[in-house]
Amino acid sequence: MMNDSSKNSDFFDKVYDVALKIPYGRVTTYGAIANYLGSKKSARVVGWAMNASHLKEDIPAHRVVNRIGLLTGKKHFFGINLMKQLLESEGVKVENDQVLNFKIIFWDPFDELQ
DNA sequence: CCCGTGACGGGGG
DNA sequence: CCCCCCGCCACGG
Repeated sequence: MMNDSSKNSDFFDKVYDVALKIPYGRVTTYGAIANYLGSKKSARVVGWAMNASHLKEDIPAHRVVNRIGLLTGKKHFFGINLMKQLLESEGVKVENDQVLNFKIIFWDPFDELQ
């Protein structure tokens, strides 16, 4: 299972695996995913993985925001408003790029999964 | 191989 | 509260 052919793609797949578990109507952060995967300081790489997630399907990248609930990745969606649209379509209120009630709907894989 | 860049986050001033 | 710098790591030029 650990051939040298499996390198960073492993980490990317793990990121996608966690992202797929984010419940509908909830959000998590790049750092929280990185922390859950054992490398808290690799939050940027999680962002990189999200950037590449458009190649995959059904990866709810819109449910991943930054540590304070800001939609920092919205520019990478097709429409500048798509990320917000997707979130609001599942009941997540967004105002001025900020997820409202962020601490309430924040889903931390470190707590909820294990 | 070095360097700039980035969907991050924490710490310091 | 704001701004800046640093550590992290993958990638492209």
